Amino acid sequence: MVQPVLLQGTLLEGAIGKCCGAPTRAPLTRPEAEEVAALLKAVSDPARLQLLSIIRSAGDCSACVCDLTPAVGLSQPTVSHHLKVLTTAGLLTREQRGTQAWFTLVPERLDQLGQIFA
Amino acid sequence: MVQPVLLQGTLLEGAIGKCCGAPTRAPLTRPEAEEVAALLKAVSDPARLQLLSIIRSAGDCSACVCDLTPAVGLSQPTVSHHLKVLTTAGLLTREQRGTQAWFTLVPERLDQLGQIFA
DNA sequence: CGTCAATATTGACATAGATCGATGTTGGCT
DNA sequence: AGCCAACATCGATCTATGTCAATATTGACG
Repeated sequence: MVQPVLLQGTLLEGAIGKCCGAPTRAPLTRPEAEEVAALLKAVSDPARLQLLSIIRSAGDCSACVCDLTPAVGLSQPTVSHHLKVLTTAGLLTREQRGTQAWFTLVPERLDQLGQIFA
Repeated sequence: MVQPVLLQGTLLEGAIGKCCGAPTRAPLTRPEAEEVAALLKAVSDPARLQLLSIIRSAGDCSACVCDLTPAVGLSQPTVSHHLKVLTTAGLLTREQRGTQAWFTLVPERLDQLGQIFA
């Protein structure tokens, strides 16, 4: 995947929110906007939002595919696909435990999402 | 358009963020996830992110199509389309001034976006 | 009323994406 | 080795969406 660069700094923090009186900042360039859009797209799907919220509700913020699949009511390949999208976007990490795959939230990446509109 | 209901309350605030130790909350249902996804989809496009950031950078957080079109480098119908999507999502309001249309940010709606991952 | 400028709508096209069934792959177990 | 369970990948299909050219609409102005 293309490693996100801009979001690692503070360039995009508050790029959209805090209007009307807040300190002005330069509008997003096309490449910047594409990077932010790529991150937002990863969470702009109902199934993926459900997956994130289910994992979040777990005590250690991690879950395996075998638990997630029945929880969202989609086929196993579809769930696997969505988890890959979220992982590629940096929102989840994958860990193999025996035959099953466990996915864990990446809080820092979630924070970046909130900061876009902060 | 379907008027958003869930986001008007506090049901979805922090639905995704604040994991690992934060007070647990019920995972999103499908309808809830679809409503959040609909809002996120509106901002998951580079052109629309640019439009929002350009409008935000204006002193009064409003701009007309005639200024936005050259700024994003897309055709006028395409810009008009994107502005409609953002307006339908509740992120912009439209005001007619003579022959031109002015669009203004809706800060409360932007706040809701940030709260999803707060 | 006719014309022009600004914006919206329509229709068409191409691409992306969500989903599933079928199949491949991997790890544990006997 | 052989088998089975868990997960990933592949291929196909259907839908959604971004984009533009062409056209319609609306408002100002002479």
